[in-house]
Amino acid sequence: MKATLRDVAERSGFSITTVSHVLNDVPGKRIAPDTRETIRRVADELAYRPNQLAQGLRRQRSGTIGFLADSILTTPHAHKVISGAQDAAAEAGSMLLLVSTDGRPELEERGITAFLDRQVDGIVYAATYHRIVTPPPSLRARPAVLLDARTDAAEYPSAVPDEVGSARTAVAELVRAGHRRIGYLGNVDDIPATAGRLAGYRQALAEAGLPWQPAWEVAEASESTGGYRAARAVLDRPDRPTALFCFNDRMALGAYFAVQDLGLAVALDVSIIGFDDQEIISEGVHPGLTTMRLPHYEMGQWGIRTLLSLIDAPSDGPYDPVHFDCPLVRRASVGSPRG
Amino acid sequence: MKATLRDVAERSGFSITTVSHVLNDVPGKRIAPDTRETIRRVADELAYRPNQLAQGLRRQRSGTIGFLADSILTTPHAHKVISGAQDAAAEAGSMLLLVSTDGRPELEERGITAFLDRQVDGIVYAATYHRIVTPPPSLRARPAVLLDARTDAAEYPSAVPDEVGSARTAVAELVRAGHRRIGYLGNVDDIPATAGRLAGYRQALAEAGLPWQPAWEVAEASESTGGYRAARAVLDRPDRPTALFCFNDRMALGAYFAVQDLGLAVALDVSIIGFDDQEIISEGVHPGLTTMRLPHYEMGQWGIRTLLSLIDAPSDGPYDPVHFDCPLVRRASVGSPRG
DNA sequence: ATCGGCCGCCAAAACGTTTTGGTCCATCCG
DNA sequence: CGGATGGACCAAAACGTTTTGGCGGCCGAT
Repeated sequence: MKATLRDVAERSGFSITTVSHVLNDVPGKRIAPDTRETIRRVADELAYRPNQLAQGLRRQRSGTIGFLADSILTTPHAHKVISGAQDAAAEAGSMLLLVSTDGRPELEERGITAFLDRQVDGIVYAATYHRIVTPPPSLRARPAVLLDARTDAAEYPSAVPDEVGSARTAVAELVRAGHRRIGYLGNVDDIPATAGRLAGYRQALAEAGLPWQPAWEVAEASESTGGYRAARAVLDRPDRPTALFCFNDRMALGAYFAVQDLGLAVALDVSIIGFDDQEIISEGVHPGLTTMRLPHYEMGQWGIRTLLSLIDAPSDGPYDPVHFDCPLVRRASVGSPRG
Repeated sequence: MKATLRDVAERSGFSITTVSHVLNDVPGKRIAPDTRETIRRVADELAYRPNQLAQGLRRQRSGTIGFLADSILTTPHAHKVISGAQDAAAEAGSMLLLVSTDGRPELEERGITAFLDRQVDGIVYAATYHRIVTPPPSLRARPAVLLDARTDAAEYPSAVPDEVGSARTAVAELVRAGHRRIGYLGNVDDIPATAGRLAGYRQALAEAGLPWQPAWEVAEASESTGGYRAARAVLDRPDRPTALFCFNDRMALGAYFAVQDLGLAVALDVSIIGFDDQEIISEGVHPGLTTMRLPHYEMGQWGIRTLLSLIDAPSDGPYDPVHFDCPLVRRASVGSPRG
């Protein structure tokens, strides 16, 4: 069915060796230009494509990268990292073998051994949100990088969002719009983003010389209903803020409902900035939500690229986590304060 | 590094052949029980795992399935199909090679050839929403199935949601709650779901002996703002419906905003049912949205299973599309009509 | 004429399996 | 005692590549 190297060799009248040399452009081999020409033509005619299994077996390079995601289910924006990874892999002639563990840790080990059985060139270990992880030791068997995750030991290259910097640019945007009373609807999870975004909020306030009010800073469960409660807690006060920075878009969605329940209008009465840019919310909501976009696509690309260079030139760490900026996505939820 | 068959052979004192026979349990081979025992022990000690590249090369079965998704980006619920596929694949000792074309059709061909280069056992061609597709001819090179998609020629097995049946159960749920004036916020896209869900709506009305009002049936762009406009158009009327069935959750989200803008309350004044169960909306919204869940996970599973059986026993179609029911997910957006 | 060197090409081993077709040695039967 | 039977194992080919280490032939120099 599919043409093999032998087919090309027989049809062109040269040996398999020579055909291989020509098709791979092996340097330092002297082969007559005519021969090259012929072989290439025949290969073309037969639509020859090297069998990557055979190639991988011989070269010890399968052209395949294992992508282990702790979940592609839960957080809808996380597949952008896969997209970025895939594009970067395609650029280099590689492909992704995908395993999603969906929070079932026993699948991690199994996934990794399945990767190793298939002789992947390297492994991407991707979390769905910025986390400190302890990957199974089997991950050491091959070059690996961490995405949206890092270990304490810094034994793998890793990429994470710059939580505090991004929070600062969010708050700075509100300041720029003229707000002087800015609240923070924070979360209660024990994850790096929690402290990071809170710190960024405070720093931005301090930099702008704005007042800081403990009552404007409230922590709740990081989803819609939590956002609703948090927003009510802050907005029901007499000295209520004119702007809210929210831990994520889900909380921001809750804040929208709270604002409306109070008979107020988003942007006009209360400006809101979210985090994550989950388009289904940020574009679905009325008015559109200004938010910080997580650089997932870029992190995916970065992951594969550093992984590939690590494969070509192994090295031993430790590796400082690389911090990625989150760009501000302006929509319509930020206005100037009234009066 | 990794133990090979030869290592096991040498360490156990038997030939590679015998080791292979034992480890694969090839039927009809007479091998002394002691020998089996020894070989298995040694294989265990060395943590031997067969190299799938070599195995695939020899057996012409790579243990790998190509998954071509037209987009894992756009629709956030679509990765459940990947999850289902992956789980079914894992059950059978297979893995997924993933390519997402993200609406770039030139990637389809490239993806498929990359699959073929890697000798995938079969290919899943998955759309993000129920569509009629024309896959590139190269797809014929291997067994393939279509998910959330079908061709006119029915040349591949395919799975799609049962649009009209699901719409009927949605409307029936509203009828059961006591509603007699039920509106439909429809869409304007040229896709199978458009006609299907509309037809289901009308059928359900007819079955229940309820009045049908052209004015209660409005079509708009199938996202949040479209839903908002559609809901306003219907609810601003004096004979406004007490319940709305929406083409999808995004439109339902818009309907929520419309209801609130009118000073009404979802469930109390206007019951709402959506479609898709995009959790970020259906769980994020206040009150929680009752909606139809697309059976993506199940379709993914089905896809791999039928693909695998197709690989083992090739056959030639034509294949009627298999229709999957969408289960109703009850939350809090449906109440009984007032008074 | 002979030798060295270069040019153009190729045989064969290797990667790690599976599978075909044996071989060797007891034992059993007549 | 010869041949057949069967039990237990193995050598080697094959899958489709890459890569090492050649090997002939021609040319120029001696």
